[in-house]
Amino acid sequence: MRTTEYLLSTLKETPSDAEIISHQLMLRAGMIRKLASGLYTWLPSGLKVLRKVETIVREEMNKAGAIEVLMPVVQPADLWEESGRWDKFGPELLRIKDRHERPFLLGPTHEEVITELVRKEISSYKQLPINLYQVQTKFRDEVRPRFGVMRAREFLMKDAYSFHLSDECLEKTYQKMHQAYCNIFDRLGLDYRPVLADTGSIGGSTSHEFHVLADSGEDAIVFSDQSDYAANIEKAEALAPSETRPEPTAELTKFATPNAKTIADLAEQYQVAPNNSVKTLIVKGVEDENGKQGLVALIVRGDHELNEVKAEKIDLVAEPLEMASDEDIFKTIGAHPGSLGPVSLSIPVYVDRSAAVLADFVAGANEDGQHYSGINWDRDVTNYQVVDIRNVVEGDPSPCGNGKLIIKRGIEVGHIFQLGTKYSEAMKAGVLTESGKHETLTMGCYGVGVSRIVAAAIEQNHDKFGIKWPAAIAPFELVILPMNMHKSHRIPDVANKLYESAKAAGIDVLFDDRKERPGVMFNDMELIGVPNVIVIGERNLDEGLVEFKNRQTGEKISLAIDEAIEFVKQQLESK
RNA sequence: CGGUGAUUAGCGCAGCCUGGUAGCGCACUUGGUUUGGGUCCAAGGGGUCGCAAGUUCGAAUCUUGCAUCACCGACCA
Repeated sequence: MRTTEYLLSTLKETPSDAEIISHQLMLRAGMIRKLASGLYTWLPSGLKVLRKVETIVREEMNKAGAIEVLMPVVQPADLWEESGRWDKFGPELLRIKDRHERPFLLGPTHEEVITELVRKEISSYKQLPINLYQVQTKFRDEVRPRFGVMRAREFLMKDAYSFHLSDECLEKTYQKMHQAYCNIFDRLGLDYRPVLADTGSIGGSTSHEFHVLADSGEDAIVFSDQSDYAANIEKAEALAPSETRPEPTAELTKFATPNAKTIADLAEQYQVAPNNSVKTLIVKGVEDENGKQGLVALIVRGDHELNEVKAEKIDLVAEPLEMASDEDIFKTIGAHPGSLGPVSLSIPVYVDRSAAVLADFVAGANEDGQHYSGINWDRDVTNYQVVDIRNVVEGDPSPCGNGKLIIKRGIEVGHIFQLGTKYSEAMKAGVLTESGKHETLTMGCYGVGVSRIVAAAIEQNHDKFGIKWPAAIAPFELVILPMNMHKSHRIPDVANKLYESAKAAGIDVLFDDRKERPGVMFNDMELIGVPNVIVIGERNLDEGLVEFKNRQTGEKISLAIDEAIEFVKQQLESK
């Protein structure tokens, strides 16, 4: 490809609304342009990268025995009513109506459609197991799209769904997919980790996420420093403290705290140690048989944070988790947030394991502007249950029993689930077994965020000049940079010759034939991140040489003109 | 969904307070200059000032409504 016949669209200035580095570089390198919030057009060089990622994903899926299909983006609502997700999904499900006023939706995922397909097409145990996948555009009406294609509303995803008669068979495919995902991220050249995960709104039992490690990641993932335990913080269990609760030594004492609304205020104004106080969070409870929604108190130590995913799993807590309004809290408890505590609460109380071993601690008195000190469980608070509802913090013991936890940030680029029969049961997908009995299928599902990988790869591979693409997904493998081509006859001759032989050698080559100053060309190519550069200048031509430069290492060497392309070819193949 | 802020040329911004010819830098076009790391000079094109209504002789500027976008928050006890 010649630059003069291509759409490069690089920008010198950084658009002001791009926050993270990958978003800035994707805009500056002319890979994407925003159409509306969370919606992006892929320009030629961005699309090339996207396609290369897609190709690797496809190859590894095929290699693992999955079969490609393509399902519609628009899906009829009745399928989602059948699975129960029409009501359960929140506003991020974009619902639309056709001209006949029939309800449809833009697919955020395709469990319903694939289950509908399989229940019609698969009727015998002989056809199982089967693993079907597609690479398709998804739409999720995100509350807050941000970070460019990292959290866009429309995005490209590879999703696979497998169907089985037994959990053992599902487990086998699950392991195969786990391996396929490792292969994908290895080939992409990314620093990633598979971690234990919560199954979230998709449902199911066993689940792993694949995270690309990056400080800008939106997820916290925890590792053991002594074993290979790794989990999303949502999932990581906070073990019960090993020490037993000390005996009470202090009297329950009320004290006035007119200006203390937070744990930080208490610490500052009254010298209360955060780890010897508790926070009382009030959330909405499930509806009782009369449809009345009560409140539930969740208590964590003052220096800890509530883990919403864990809290949501408590039977009496409404799903999705929602904090109670100040108004409702006051009506029920008689005090406002900032002065709440476990003493004499009339609603169900759940206490985190770490908060449950405190003695003589401080909390709100359920009376505005008042706190208690010297609170003790069982003596002052009797009706409560001890549960794990907090986020682990760095240094906590690892749930696996070995080592302490470290916390890093990650970008979720893959997620695999053992779904079980959640969808197949609701939608009646089954087959006849060898003995002629009808059996419900068990399912797995496996997703890769294709467009997000492009952004994640940049987060991990860039410098002050621009993107440093891993060779496997660079928009071009090689760029030929002739210096001041229009000033000489020799330079265009050599440049054209090298360009033609690179093409003939099957190299994905860009020929920068613009009449630009050398600085402009160098800067553009470094910004775009082409990994291999051949510079042709008068200086070297006298000796029959051209210069080769590696974008990753910055290393420069001189090559004989006739050997240059062969050398690049070897470089590419050695990776 | 709540708070804050923004919306003026393709991009980044000034002008608004105090109403009266719409500006700057980059990018783009043309000519010249320069030529191994974003040269320099000159000329030029490009705007319903987000939309709608109002006040006024006159609105980018004042008022009201709407829309879009962004940031922060949604873990606050």
